[in-house]
Amino acid sequence: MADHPHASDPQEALVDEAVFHERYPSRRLLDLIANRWTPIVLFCLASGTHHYGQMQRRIPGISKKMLSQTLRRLETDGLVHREVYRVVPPKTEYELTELGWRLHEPVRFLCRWAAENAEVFDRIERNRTAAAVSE
Amino acid sequence: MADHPHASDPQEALVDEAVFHERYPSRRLLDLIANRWTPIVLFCLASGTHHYGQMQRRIPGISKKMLSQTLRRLETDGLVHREVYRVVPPKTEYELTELGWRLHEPVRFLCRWAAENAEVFDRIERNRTAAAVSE
DNA sequence: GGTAGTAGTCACTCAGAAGTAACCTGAAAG
DNA sequence: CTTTCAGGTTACTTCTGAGTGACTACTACC
Repeated sequence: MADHPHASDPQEALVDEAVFHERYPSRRLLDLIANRWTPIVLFCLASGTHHYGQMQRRIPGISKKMLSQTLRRLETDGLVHREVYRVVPPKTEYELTELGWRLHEPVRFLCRWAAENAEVFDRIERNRTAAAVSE
Repeated sequence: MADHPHASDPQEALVDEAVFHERYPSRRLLDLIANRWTPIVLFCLASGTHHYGQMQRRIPGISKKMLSQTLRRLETDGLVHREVYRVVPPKTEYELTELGWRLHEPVRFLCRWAAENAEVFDRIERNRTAAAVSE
């Protein structure tokens, strides 16, 4: 990226290039939800308070490490509340905070849109395999 | 939240853990748009056909490598059409296909939601820095 | 004494995403 | 002869997300 970033351009105003800058909301949203486990954990907790083990059983393929890691991040971000009961055997409850519920909104939208437009992905996949074959 | 096709048991169906499986639309959507440059390239092309250099000037911080790489992927996926004019100096035009426009929809939604809910991210950031300080 | 049950952590590894810098093409202009 | 322009490619490095498996703590029960 050695080049000069601001040559004037006739169409300049049509795209606000800031919309995907680091600190811009859209990028911050993607940085939050665009990883392997966050959306599904959010989704899981949106169906109610869960214990650690409950979640691990419900989310197929997640390891203990990734589950804790994801939950810890959500906790420090204030999206999930963690309540530890010092009993034996230990018990910990996780639930969405109000902030967590806010973030659940766009995740739910993405899910719905994706489900309703599933054929888009099939077409993309066909294009991709077609390109792979013909090369 | 009963937005899943196979919703059956009222309790268990609140989360269908399949919604984020590899081959499920929601995950496929995230796999497509959840990276550094795809959304902004999509956004850029949504404002009209562009030349390569035009895009590089308009998207601050993108390197030639990442721009080509992103465009190539979008092309093989059938989201972007690439038209090469064999002149000197070379000229190449990129534009969204119909499929590309389809995918632009959810991206635009994310942008809008994020912009309208910017304070969510500020709260998250405050939580995060507060947690970092107190440890 | 050994095992089960819950909720974790730690050390290690690996793959892929992203960034940097150098180089290529081909004709025309200085 | 060298530079300029547009539009790239290639090799190399770095950084981070994610996965695996072993290990911990605490107490009750057999």
